[in-house]
Amino acid sequence: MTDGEKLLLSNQVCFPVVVASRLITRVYSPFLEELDLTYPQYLVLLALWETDRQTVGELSRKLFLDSNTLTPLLKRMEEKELVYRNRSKQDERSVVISLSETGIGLKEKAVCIPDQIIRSLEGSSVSTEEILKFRETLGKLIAILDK
Amino acid sequence: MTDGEKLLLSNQVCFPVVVASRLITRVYSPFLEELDLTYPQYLVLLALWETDRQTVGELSRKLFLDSNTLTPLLKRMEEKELVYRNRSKQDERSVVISLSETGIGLKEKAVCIPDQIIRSLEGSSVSTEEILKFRETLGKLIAILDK
DNA sequence: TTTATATTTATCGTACACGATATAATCGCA
DNA sequence: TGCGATTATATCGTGTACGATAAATATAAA
Repeated sequence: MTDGEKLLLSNQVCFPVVVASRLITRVYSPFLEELDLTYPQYLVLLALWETDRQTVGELSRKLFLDSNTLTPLLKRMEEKELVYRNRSKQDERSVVISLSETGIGLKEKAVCIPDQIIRSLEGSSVSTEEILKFRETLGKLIAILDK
Repeated sequence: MTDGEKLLLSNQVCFPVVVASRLITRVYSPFLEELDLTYPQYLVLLALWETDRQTVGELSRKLFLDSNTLTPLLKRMEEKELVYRNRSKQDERSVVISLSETGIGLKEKAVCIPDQIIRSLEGSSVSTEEILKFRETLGKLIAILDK
């Protein structure tokens, strides 16, 4: 592979991923705004709706975010009374994040979001099969990047 | 498509893209750190190395970033004397960004970065063909998301 | 048991990212 | 020619990201 090809490959894969990421949060934002949520906050809720009562560390591993990002984010969610933050009894170092009634209730309003996102992406020239392949490659890339 | 499938699809495509984006900037960061650059600053330089003297608007369209992000970013690059910012003579509203000698010189040190990135991603189970297909789908997704 | 080490969060500083808004220059049209 | 609409940047506030570091707790080795 020549240097030119390497430049092309890294820039024509990495840069578009970064751009797509920003565009994705923009597509979510009008729907999330109605719930007074940001995209990272929505991700935290998705994780908690699936499994309530997770430590900061568990959320950290699932969301690929460290405590320096998560702690302030979770504090903002606590201020909005979406979640509680409590030191674990078993391990005083850990902080357990649990859903408040408000946080649980928000799930009802959020279930339509994926539908609206899919609708936003509809009418496209991207087949379901292509999406599945894309997701597969993306998973491999993340595994490599995360090493 | 059921709601469950929609949730799975949107979350299993959108979320991984966002994660991959963060991981990509992390992979670049040690190499960029040696040049005292951030990833967005590197993207600006890539654009300018290809075509010097571009307005904020032109950079905005290429990088998918608005002036509220670009202006402070470009000012930091100006402070580091990587670029100049000058009002256009033809259109006093526009600001032309041009490379300084330092900015031009940095290209020499940066040419090895794509090689190092590719090397970081090497030994993977992702074929070149798969990457090309990935890039193609990514391009379509960006086109849809950007509408 | 001590003491060194590792783990889990939190804090701080810097740099994006972006919605809302402001300002100045240019354009279009009556 | 004017003057309202559009365009190009800039400013401001809030919310992530993340490297570096600190602080508290738990674990392990001597």
